[in-house]
Amino acid sequence: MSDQIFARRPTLEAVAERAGVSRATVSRVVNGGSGVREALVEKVRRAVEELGYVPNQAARTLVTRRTGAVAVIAAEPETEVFTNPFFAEQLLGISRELAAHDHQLVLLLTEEAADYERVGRYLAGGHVDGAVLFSLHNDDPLPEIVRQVGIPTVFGGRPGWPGAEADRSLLYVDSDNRGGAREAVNHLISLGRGRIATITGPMDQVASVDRLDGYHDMLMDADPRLIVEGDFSEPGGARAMTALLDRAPELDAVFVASDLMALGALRVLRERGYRVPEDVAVVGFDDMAKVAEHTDPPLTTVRQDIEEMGRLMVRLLLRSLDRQAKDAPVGRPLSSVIIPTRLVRRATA
Amino acid sequence: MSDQIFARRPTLEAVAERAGVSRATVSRVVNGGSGVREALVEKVRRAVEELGYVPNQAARTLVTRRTGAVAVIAAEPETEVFTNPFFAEQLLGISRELAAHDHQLVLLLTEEAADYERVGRYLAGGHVDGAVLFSLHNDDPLPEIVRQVGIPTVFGGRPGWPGAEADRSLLYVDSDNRGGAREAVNHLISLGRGRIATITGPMDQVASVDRLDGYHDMLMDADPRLIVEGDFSEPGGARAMTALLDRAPELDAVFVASDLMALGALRVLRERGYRVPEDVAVVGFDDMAKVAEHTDPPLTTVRQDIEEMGRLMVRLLLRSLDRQAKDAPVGRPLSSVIIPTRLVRRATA
DNA sequence: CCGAATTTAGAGAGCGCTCTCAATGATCCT
DNA sequence: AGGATCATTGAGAGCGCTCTCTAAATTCGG
Repeated sequence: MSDQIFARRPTLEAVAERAGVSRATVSRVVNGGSGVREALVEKVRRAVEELGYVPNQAARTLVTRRTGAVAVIAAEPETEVFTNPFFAEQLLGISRELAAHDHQLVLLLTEEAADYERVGRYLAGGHVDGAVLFSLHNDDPLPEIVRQVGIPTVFGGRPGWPGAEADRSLLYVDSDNRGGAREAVNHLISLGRGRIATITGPMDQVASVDRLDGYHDMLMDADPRLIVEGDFSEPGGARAMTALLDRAPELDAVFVASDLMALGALRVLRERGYRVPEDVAVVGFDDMAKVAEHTDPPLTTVRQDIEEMGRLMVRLLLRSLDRQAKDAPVGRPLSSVIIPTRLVRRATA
Repeated sequence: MSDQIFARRPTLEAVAERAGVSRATVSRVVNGGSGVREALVEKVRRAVEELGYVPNQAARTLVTRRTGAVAVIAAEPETEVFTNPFFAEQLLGISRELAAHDHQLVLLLTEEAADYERVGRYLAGGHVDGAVLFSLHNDDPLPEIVRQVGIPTVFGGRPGWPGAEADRSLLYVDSDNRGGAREAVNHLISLGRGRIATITGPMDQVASVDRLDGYHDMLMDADPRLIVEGDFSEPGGARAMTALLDRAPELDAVFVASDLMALGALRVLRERGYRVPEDVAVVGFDDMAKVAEHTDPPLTTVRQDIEEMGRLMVRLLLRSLDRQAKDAPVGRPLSSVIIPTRLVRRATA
């Protein structure tokens, strides 16, 4: 039990002395060791080992201006980030990819106004090299904050505030919501369905709008009564389905913009005595783990690879950091990425 | 669009010059401003404002040896940290409490052997002031790592490795698993049940053992056939219930060590035609949000305040950091905290 | 109104590390 | 062999901030 809690950790200096070389040489060895004779490298390595030397990150950051950390920022309040499996899976992807590149993950949640200020200060303080940002609603102040701070940022989901489209410097990763919706609706059409309704997500989120756009792409002049706005929750889906059935009892298919809402819709359909898919075909969106497969009947849905989204966000961010670091502006400018979706056929359509 | 991405941020020096004072004075103002004339304070404040000055954390850390960040470490592999609502809620509490104290949350997940080494290096590098650790299994190497690094740590859940009990310096936050279990079983007894079985959690986790101990406290010589080990999952609970029913069909009550397992148990009981609670009374553990209330029938269970656990872990850690910082060893030594549980009566018992 | 006590401000020494630049010795070419 | 080239190494200057220590300014008692 050698509890060294208060003992100061050894410094570069100490290692240098022990190895009988200069600080510079130790630094070189610690950071890759090129240009140092093998004999010395060995000596330094041994000294490092014996002293249990670990570089002090603060000192290093002070001169390199690199922290090796990335902030993950999300607005918690309305969406209960953690309980949201969508976010959880993205976070997992982010965490894994960061670990793979030896970077750290600093989690920044905002709930109240004061938090925004805190986050701004934090980012400006140079704690992190870049940020990955989930700005779930279009009126969120976070994007403006990161812009002001001037910190490299990658957005999760296509930014939706006014002017965002035009700004090519904005980096984001999104799934192909519109294409996925198109594929879903197309599938319903190919099944011979003629009255295809849709339950959308909240219209202040870009993903919802995109999915609705995809619906419209295939059904140019859809009856407005066939379109109801939901809120991405199970009960919301149930409410929307109820509304739909009241307004247009003759519908024979529904494209539901999320699996969770589809769950609610399925429940209402069952309660009202509709058979799925015979009377009403249903297609969801997400292919959420532990949900879509276990609905009754198993849900046909549009799969998006959430973890991969997280990973790609990190990769994009790190690449953009490399760009601005070295004087190596090689290649063409980085651009956002859209991840393809894929229809997973199960039993509801 | 004043994109200042590459512009260096202003330094203390710059503020000092602008305000016409020394660096020291600016530093004093920025850090509380006591001992500086009001006139100067005002001048410095203005300069800070005009320049948009934000202290560089790396430089500050280098001298103060304080980072204002805390690591949250968890072993991801087996338990899928993020999907685990238990952990999610704890993380939420941790995040909120840290934010309240203006500290940052660095998330460290370990999946493979290489990650442990990375985490060790990270902690030793002085990136964080302390750590909050979830070591879910007794053979996890993380506790040993934090010990070696000598970083102040608070454990989530009572540490269970050999010798842990004796070590009073170990700080942890746990709920009163044993007491909660006792209360659950006691309730079943008071209902007049005579054959009370239990489905435990995995026996390599302390919480499971504690809950089983609570069961034994009330049922000193329980029939071993009435005890089956589960794995905290829904299907695991179902399997365990099946086994129980096969071994001891005459049972009239079950204390299930988690809500998720209770869910599975309820399902099996229903399938086998047992009425709950008439034939078999059931009590769960956790009072998990969105689960316990919505089972059929609603689950009677032992409530533990998970978010509060997270908050307390942080509070304990920060207090312990304060202790070792100042030369102010006021008061008696810090000690671990056990959070009380509470029986929530619903319909299953 | 003067010296002592008390505030308030500035100078300057680091914190531990990286990185440029110059010095050293080894190697090469004609 | 002699100068040029190249590979290694060390010296030392910061990075931006805090903090101690001293100097200057202010207050106060007698």
